[in-house]
Amino acid sequence: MLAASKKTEISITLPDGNSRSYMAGTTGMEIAESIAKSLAKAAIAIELNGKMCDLSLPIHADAKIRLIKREDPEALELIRHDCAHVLAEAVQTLFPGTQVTIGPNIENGFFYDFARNQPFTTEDFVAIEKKMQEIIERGASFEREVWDRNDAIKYFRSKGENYKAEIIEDLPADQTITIYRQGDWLDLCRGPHMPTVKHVGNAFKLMKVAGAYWRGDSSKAMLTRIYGTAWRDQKELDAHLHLLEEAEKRDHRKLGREMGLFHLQEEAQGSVFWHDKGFRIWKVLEGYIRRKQEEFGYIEVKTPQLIHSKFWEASGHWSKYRENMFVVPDVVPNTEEGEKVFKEDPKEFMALKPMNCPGHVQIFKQGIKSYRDLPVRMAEFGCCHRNEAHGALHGLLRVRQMTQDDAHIFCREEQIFDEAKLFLDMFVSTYKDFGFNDVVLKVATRPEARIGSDEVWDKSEKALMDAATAMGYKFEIAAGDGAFYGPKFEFHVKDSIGRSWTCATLQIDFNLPVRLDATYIGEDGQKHHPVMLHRAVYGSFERFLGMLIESYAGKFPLWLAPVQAVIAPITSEAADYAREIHKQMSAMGLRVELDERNEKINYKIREHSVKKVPYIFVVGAREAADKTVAIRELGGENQKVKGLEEALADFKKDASPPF
RNA sequence: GCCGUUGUAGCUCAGUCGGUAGAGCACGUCAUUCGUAAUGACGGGGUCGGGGGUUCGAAUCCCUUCAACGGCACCA
Repeated sequence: MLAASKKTEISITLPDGNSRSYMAGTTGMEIAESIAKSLAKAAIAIELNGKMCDLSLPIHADAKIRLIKREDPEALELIRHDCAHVLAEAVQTLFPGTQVTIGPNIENGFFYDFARNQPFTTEDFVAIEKKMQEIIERGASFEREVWDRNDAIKYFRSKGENYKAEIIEDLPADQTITIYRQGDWLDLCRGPHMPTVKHVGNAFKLMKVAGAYWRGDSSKAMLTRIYGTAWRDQKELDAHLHLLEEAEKRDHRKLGREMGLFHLQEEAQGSVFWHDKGFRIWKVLEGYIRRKQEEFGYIEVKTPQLIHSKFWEASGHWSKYRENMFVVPDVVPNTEEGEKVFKEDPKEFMALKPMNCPGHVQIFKQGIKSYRDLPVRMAEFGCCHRNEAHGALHGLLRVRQMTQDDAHIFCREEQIFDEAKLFLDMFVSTYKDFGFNDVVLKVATRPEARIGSDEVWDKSEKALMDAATAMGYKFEIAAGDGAFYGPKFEFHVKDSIGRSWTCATLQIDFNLPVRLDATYIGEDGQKHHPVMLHRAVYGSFERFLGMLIESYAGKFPLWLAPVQAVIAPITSEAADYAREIHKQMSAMGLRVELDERNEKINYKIREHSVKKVPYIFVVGAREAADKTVAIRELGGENQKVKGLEEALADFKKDASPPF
């Protein structure tokens, strides 16, 4: 820095590779002006040696630069972040005494967390947005200042901004403390910002309010978070809002009701009432994954639902997982009207299984296993109950009773790699068949509440990362998100509005077999503990089906569709023929319905189209006479007329599962 | 669990100032036999989420409770 500032001239390299000389201390804005007036007008920030900076920042050394304009992808980040500052100023102007905390960008927008005695409501949005408009209209410049750390803490404390002061106190000692002014208002911020507030523009909208814990810690204060979105122009904003509207139409809860797939009700919150049509999809999913499991060498078992607390004590669930378990007193309840349910405090407890793993270990432990028996791949469509927090429940995606396509692989340590590979093969081929492309792999590492030594955790985490790397999988690390017994792979899929859910998972567990004393006899004749891999491909049938509904927007491919075709006679003249077709198709194991109602064909077509039935077989007098069917595909304009026999053979073929 | 919002017919929603509940779709009956996204007429349907209170009178005001929704925290 010192050496550079002595230099009077510096060389600036532009994106096209050309270099120009400037006086040291020249700013990005001055460079833009020297190139073209229009560029100076359009520039909103500068990328300095790969790092985004303010246009007003003096440059003291040779550098590669790129001027950022509004149409560049980076512009959205700047617009949104500046908009968050404008929001904060507006809120503090309108509601004095409100403390500001943090206000980062998120996907498609930003939020700002405020501390105020009385939370904001969406009704405050009108006034806040109006004030934001005023602030933008006024168009103050963003001015960066470097402050002394202690002065900054003192300043924010004196203003009653305790959260900001706390943030500064926790910053690393060598961190430069910068604040940005916009007119009379200022905020602690590392920047960068656009030249003025005016650059934010008008294409912003406050979206929702929500509570959020300070520092994401539920033992700390609840702040009020205001979410907003901001774009380059009105057209982009409108497009975004339209996208959200469209996404709402794909909501599995809405489609589930409309298509008659399932329902939920108060008395069984978090547990699903599967209707005939929904359960048809379930059965197809179950058949598919059962065939897959057989192909991949799994055995299938069934273990108890209700097991004594002593068992859960041994597995570690009683101490680490009990708050999520449904505990059932092992007592005969009082049947006297108006009396307490239990005469005395129950002493013995059973619990509904929250996981299948300890049960599978019991099966593994029956008899003596040799190293030659490993790996044992033990699968179960296990119905588990978890007492999830009320606020966590969400349609099919987060329930309290779920059926997992669960399996546990008991193997030797040196088999982990092959088993992980085999699982990845199974996962990839399955998700391909369901059309999920955008899956993110995360490696979840040790949580605070855990069992097992750090040495074992080191080994497990490394094993997972090595397996992923060896398989060519890119992954993110989700620190502290592991299960209490081991680290895991989480395969994340996004729902219609972009929330990410874990479906498939693979978890390494060196702990449970030791805890429950599962052993095999090794080549050396000695007892050894196997490693256990917990894994699921769908995750749970509930969540996977919910994700499928959203991903297909209810328009299931033929092999999954709850109703694959409706046979619709045009008039009663063709009714006998329609009945015959329906009978034949049902006998072929196809899921078909007959619509004999005395309604116009238009009406029938509209109704079944709205219900997203993939095919409608329209038959009138003509088809009955010729022994043909007119096949109308969902959303299609044209129909295909085929001979009945050919049509049924083709349909059967098209309707068969991909595996 | 925490913060906010919402709860009226099967669904989507209206209901003003507190005066005893309404529409469209769906459903039922009748008529219509109509060839590719809504045929017409008539009819039935609600303890206004539950409980309590204020009031001559509550869907409407107050308290409480439950659930759903959006987040947070927690997790397949």
